[in-house]
Amino acid sequence: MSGITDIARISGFSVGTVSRALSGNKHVDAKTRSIILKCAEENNYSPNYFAQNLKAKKSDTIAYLIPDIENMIYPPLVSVIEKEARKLGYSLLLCNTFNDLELAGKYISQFKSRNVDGFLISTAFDATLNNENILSLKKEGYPTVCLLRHSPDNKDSILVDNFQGAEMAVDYLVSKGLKKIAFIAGDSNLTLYKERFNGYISGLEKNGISFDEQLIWQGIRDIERIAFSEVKKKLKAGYIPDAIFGSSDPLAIDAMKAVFDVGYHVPNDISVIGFDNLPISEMLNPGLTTIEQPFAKMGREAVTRLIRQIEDKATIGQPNEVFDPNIVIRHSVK
Amino acid sequence: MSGITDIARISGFSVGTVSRALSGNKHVDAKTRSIILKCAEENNYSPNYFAQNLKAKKSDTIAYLIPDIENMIYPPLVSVIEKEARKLGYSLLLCNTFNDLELAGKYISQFKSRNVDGFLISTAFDATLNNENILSLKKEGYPTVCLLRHSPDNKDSILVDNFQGAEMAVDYLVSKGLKKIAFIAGDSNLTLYKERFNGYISGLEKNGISFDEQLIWQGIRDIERIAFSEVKKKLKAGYIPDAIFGSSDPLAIDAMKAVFDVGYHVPNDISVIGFDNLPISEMLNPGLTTIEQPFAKMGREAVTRLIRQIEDKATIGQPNEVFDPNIVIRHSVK
DNA sequence: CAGCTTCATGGAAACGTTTCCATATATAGG
DNA sequence: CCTATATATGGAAACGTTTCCATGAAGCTG
Repeated sequence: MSGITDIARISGFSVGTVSRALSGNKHVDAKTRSIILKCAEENNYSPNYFAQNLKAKKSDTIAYLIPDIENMIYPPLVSVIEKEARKLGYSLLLCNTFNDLELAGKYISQFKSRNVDGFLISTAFDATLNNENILSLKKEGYPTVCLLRHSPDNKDSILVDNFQGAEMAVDYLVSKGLKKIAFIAGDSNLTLYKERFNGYISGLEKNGISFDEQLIWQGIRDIERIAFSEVKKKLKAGYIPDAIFGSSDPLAIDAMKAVFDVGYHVPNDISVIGFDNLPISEMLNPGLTTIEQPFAKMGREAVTRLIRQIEDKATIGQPNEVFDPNIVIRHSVK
Repeated sequence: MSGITDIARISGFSVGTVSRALSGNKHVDAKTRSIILKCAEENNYSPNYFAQNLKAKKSDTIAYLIPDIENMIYPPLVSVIEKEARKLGYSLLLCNTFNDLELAGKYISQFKSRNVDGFLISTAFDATLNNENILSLKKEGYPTVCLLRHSPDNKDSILVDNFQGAEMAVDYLVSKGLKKIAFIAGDSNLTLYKERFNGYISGLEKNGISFDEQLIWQGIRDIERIAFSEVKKKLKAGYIPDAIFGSSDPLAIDAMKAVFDVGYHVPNDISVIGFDNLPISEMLNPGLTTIEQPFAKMGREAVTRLIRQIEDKATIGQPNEVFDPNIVIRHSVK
């Protein structure tokens, strides 16, 4: 593994010329170039990324902040994002914040030191939360796009229409004759869960069903599997709905398990519907009927947009982009 | 965001002194230090990671190569590894090779340019596969540890006892009176799957059950969900075993789904057992009985060992460490 | 063929740190 | 109080690139 000075010494040309030859600069004789390239090849030349970056102040790297890679939503997202970023010439620095705002802040300043070119954020960056470190990112004009989560300034976010999706779920349930619909709420600090909740309420109203507070169950998943024990508790306490609407697939999966555990059957006794359409949801038994988020499209759009911001700062601050959800029907609803 | 020269200018001290104050070097007056620290604080000092690294030739970063983050085995591993690495002062650079050896090679040389201090490998680095780029890593004496996968030189790997685990699964099935045991094989290029297969065979022999080639089903999962269609096909063709042993949890999950899909019941008609104990396996219905790999312990050990290698090159080349599996019994076996 | 332009090359500055060396000042020992 | 030692600080080199500037050679134009 040799550096540019080694190649210069071995080939007999100056460092400057070697650098030009290697970088494809046109002011170098074809013959010289081929000698240098051959020499670099033979001596296993490997450019020092840090020296390059020190000059260029650009790392060709973007960071993706997620709360928890063990949350099943993220792996498919990480996967498309990495693929797309690489296609566009960028590497991906992934980081798990474990839902810890302080840790996220640390990561962010570390990444700034590392000249990360832009941030993709699916964590704790929501109008309702405030993290100095994260907010400063936008203030400083750093290229930043939020994915799934809402940006405080309501710009540069890639979202699904959570409201519409939740309404669709309720509509579908009602169309199957299911009227007593329990709702498993996610973290109410997050706009996306609020929107799903509002969509649920609106769906109920639209269909002339009166809202019953007893049917709103808590299900923040990251802090233990609350949905699982919560649903069991409610069922055992005699609240038996026609259907359960989990405001995310993981929540719905937990609910389904709970329903079976207390001895009811899905969908014969209780139907279950989710929101996300994760890869695993198809492999469950019964397959989970759910509202699909177009993860692949959203992920690709997010990195495309971030990189556009990086390469043209003027594009920072454009309106959110909201994708349409759609329902995928399997067998968890009667 | 200011650099060290800004702090020097503002505080009135020289760059050298500022650097010493910031790095905790003792040859600096307490008063001077406090002035400088305060100044750095106020001016939002952020060290340039590239300049630091250019000098130090150390990045405090390790890379973790995995085949596919969407494979449900990896998220829990990535999670512990990142946590442990951070605890020890290192950041994690994650990369998905998408089972592409060439891509893995590209990543590796990119990471070398970036002075990554060591490599943690769970991908295509197996005695039976040969990738120039990956093999050269070991030849060059780069700190490297393999996790789950076998290193070609049979050193520096963190493994479970796959053979013993598979035997345990067969023993357990037989103890429940199940004798006609189908085996869903994983990628036979990988030593770990060969070992599990051998354990299955040995378990059969030990229990006096004759081996039936018709009961070996193919299940490489990464290339589409082969296990799912394969199991359906076999079942429909009339091969009805007492039990199916998926040589990984994802394979077992696919098998379970297939069993239900063709109209049989797990475990009443056909029992299913897996190998891994993924977080999702517990949430299935029925809960999957499976052989547990101690992922958390293994992940921690892998990074501990890698970092030991980085900090003391003499520790490179120590024998593999093999962890004991254990069975976790849920409800997918009669 | 003189005067331009174009092109190939070498040399050196610059990027932001850390660290070594030299110097200046303070402290201690006799 | 003088010398020897310890401590604090500034200045400069070094890390491996890229890029700018200067120089010289070669090719073109009239």
